[in-house]
Amino acid sequence: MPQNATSSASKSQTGYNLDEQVGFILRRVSQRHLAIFAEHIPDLTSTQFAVLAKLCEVGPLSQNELGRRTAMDAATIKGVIDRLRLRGLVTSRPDPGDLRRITVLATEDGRAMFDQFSQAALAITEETMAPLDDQERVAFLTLLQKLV
Amino acid sequence: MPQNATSSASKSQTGYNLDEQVGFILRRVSQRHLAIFAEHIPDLTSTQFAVLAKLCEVGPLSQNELGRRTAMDAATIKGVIDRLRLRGLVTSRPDPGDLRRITVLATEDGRAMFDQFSQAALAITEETMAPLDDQERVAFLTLLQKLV
DNA sequence: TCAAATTCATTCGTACACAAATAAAGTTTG
DNA sequence: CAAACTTTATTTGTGTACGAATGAATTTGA
Repeated sequence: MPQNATSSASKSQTGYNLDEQVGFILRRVSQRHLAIFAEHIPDLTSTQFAVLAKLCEVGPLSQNELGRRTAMDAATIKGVIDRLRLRGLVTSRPDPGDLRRITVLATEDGRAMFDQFSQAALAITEETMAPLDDQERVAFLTLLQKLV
Repeated sequence: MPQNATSSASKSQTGYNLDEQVGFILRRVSQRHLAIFAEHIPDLTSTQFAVLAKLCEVGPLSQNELGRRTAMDAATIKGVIDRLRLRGLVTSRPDPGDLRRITVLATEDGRAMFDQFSQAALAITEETMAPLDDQERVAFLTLLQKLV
């Protein structure tokens, strides 16, 4: 009997096979998604677009709050905002009610950029999900949501 | 009628809602997975462990080939191997048959490290998938695989 | 057979991602 | 009210991730 009863993939004695682990597959799916993203929206990274989209969706937010809503920690959101500000897509002003806070908002240019690319962003989602039919997409999103 | 017919989440005029996009959910699931990883295996990053696992699984490989098998580009795999080598977990030697190539292999310590943590790595996969029952896990992995 | 194309490893630059430490501002509570 | 705690933003350091450029080695194909 051959060394492996379950599949063609090799396995160590301990039963660990990299190619079967969720984390590894998850990373590769993310890579594919980010490649699709860069094809459709080469001007912005996916994280930059996420921040811009969130600002356009809900309006001005403090930097930390914005980070929370886009799933970025304080250090990360700062860098993203710095780069967006450098390009004139967002501005910030002090919060009059709380001297610790910085309120971040999209500029005219930022809004224009979001409007310009929001359709492309939907196309990115579509292309990422392209290998699945409609039923599978619903099922996949439902399951994926449970893993957050 | 309120502005939104489909759900409680807000939507822009263009129909783009960040929280519904696969890419965004994918990123958050990856974040959760990496947090679980770091809890179980604080000594190595998931990418470092992936490289070590692949080397223990298939034996010595050229640096580029190793990168291909672990889904890392040439620049990324070099950094990962440099850090693993610095810690004595892998070594490398020139390929006699091809002067461009560097053959990378796990050291004794590297193998020991993999053996020590391979069970933990399986527990990481288990914990990542914990919100799903057995049927859902199979379904999820099948669908996720299609998106690579 | 020799020029063109490809592969391999390296380097540089940019951009997340997060831990840990810090300081200032705000909140809670004894 | 003051001490203790929390929140906010910043900084530093480490580690992916990838595009682009480079040079050396190998393969190819006319």
